[in-house]
Amino acid sequence: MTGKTNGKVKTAWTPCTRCPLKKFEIFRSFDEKELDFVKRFKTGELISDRGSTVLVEGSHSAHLYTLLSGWGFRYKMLDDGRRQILNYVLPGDMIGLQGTLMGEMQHSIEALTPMIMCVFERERLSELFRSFPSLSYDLTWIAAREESILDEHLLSVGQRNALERSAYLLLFLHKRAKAVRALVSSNTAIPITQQHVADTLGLSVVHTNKTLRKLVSRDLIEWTGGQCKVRDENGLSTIANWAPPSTTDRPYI
Amino acid sequence: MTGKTNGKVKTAWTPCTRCPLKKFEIFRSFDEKELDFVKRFKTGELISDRGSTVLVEGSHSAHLYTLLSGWGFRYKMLDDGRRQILNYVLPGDMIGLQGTLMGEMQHSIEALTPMIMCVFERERLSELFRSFPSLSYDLTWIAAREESILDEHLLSVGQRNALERSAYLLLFLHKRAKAVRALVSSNTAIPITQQHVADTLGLSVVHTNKTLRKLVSRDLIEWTGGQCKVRDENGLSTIANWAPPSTTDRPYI
DNA sequence: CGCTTACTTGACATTGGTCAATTATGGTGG
DNA sequence: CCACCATAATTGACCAATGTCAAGTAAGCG
Repeated sequence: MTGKTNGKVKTAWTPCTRCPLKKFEIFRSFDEKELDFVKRFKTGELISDRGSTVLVEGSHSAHLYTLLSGWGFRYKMLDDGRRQILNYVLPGDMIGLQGTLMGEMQHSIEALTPMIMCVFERERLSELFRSFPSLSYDLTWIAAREESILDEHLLSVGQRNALERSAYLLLFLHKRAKAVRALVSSNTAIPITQQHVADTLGLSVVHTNKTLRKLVSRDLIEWTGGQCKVRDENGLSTIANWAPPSTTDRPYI
Repeated sequence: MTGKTNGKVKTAWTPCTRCPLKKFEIFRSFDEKELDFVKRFKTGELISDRGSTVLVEGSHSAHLYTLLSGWGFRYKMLDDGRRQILNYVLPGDMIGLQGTLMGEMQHSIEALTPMIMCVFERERLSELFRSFPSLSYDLTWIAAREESILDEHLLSVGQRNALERSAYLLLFLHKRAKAVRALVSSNTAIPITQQHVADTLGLSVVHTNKTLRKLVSRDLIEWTGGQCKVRDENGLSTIANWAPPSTTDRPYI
């Protein structure tokens, strides 16, 4: 509920050739032409502070981003202040694709930690579709994957009870974090508050707290100093009755 | 919860040149080359009965579909039988894109009414990306739109109460139905049972019934003979605190 | 030290769930 | 046309999960 909107454009940025995401086995690699295009597609880097809003629902952004480091989240709000967190954004994730395609952002994005993003020119997107079938395919794949994650969340919020939902969410975030660990920070902690958990799961903070306390007392997670660490993936998986999808090669741009 | 899996392939089908979807202003139209490709892309038509399952979670389908007429829905289930309906499928909607791209279906699809679908060859999808940037763009757009709808549903299930959720859902379906009215059936009724509403909103059938009764008593909807009709769009819109998106031109394949 | 933000906890209120019985409604075979 | 059956919708009584309120405590920071 912070109103802070903040961000600065770095003038000197990491060249795509040395993109930090390349190191990760989970990402597919580009061929020369693709890399060449992506280099031209990228027009800068954007740094935003923890708590700042990167994109706002209803805005028309000229940009598209890929997160290089840090954590963020997508959310929507109702007029009276109720907030629903839709999904989290981790390194390698694209930000603003929906808004770029449909003209207007249908959700907002906020930084959970300091974030560094690649900035792409919306204008060049048509060139991407015209000349790079493989990248076009990747974009569609990325959108389909987001859909698939939202399906899971909806299943969770609609059908699972508080304990199951919490177990699902933390396991989900933990798995995602592990896949890009070094880019997130040196440790494996999940940088969210209980308010974020509550707003993601559709629960009140109070009930969220009581539920998380149960997970702690069963030694499935730790929650210390505003950070959450997962201690027992299997335990969470059993409670949630959910197994994370097998990590196949995934694209990024 | 029916186990029926049923479908027959029609041998003689509507040629794309006379695609019934063309008549609708909401759909963008193809140029000659695109139409030519889509004709080759389409390999048949599939008819399925009410209640039959078209695609099953976990399956690897060789096909991709576009719904020509009828209603269906996408859903996921938990082991113990709890079911979450994720979204509804109306004429012009694509079925199975996520599964085609990611290899395995992450949800199932069931027919609410008899459905007629175009069948496309998954194999030819790479040709689509290679040679038809405009259609590739359309596919990405379609995926982004589905994401955007899921965002709305998640907001609803996570934050709105029973009455608000019901109002939102019925208004949502009503608007979608109106946009393709003639292909759905001659009337504007929504062909779902209260069990479907319950499984979409994450409520029990009993509570759903009590909630719908309120909407009926306020003259916002009618619910007769297993069919729902919306009587007061504005009334529903006010309760849900939601306005349907403005209908812009949308693609189909 | 005094803020501010996050987290905790208990008491109580309410929404929505469960159970169980009853009433439509539509389709079927005789 | 009727008896019968299955599915869907209704309703009331009672219960449980989760929300709200209020009053703490803990930790981080200028």
